[in-house]
Amino acid sequence: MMNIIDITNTNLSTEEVAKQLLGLKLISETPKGITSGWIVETEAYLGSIDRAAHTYKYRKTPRVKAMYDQAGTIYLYSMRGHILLNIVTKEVGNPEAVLIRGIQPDRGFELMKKRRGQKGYNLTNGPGKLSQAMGITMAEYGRSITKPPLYIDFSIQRKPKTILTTPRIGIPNKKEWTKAPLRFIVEGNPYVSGRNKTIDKTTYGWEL
DNA sequence: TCATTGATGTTCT
DNA sequence: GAACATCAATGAC
Repeated sequence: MMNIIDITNTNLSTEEVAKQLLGLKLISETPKGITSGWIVETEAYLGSIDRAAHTYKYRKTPRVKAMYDQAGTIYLYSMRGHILLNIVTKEVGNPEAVLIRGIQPDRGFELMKKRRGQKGYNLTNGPGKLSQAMGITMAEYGRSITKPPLYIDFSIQRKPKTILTTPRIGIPNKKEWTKAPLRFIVEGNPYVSGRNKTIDKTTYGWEL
């Protein structure tokens, strides 16, 4: 039985937070409408010791300021014209976070299609894709993930049948951190990023 | 000031 | 499976 996480509890490891965010609902309220979706893919970034993290060796640049804030803070990162959504997991001054990489649409499917100009699984099966689908902008940088307009509903959670652990995506040349098992996915869910994946067409990987 | 480089995505073949 | 479109933070100079 998976317990619903308290995002402000900094005693949990970032890997544990990443796992426990699976099955929770991410919600975005904008003037154009509300979109939401179940989190199906996450990655952990372990701050000062993690070569692949922006805060490796406690690096402090203007961009990563929010990473040093309290657990539950939204850290947004703009890259190649896309925005990537992260949630800070540890106490002030300890820059670890979880990257949300995929959601299964729940509400606002038509708005997502309009914003993306795509359809099907391509709507939200990637960190940049889901940001575009949900209308996430840098305006939410540094805000809390517990309150609108961009927030997680911590009152209900779907249970994955199996959580699969894999290396993270898109981080070559980071020595042992390239292959570190820090990516967590709902096995069988089609909104997980990447091409070669197994799809459970009857349950999408959820318990009934 | 400027070249480099990605926690990406789309569009080809 | 591979090429490329794209852009701003970063760090070297």
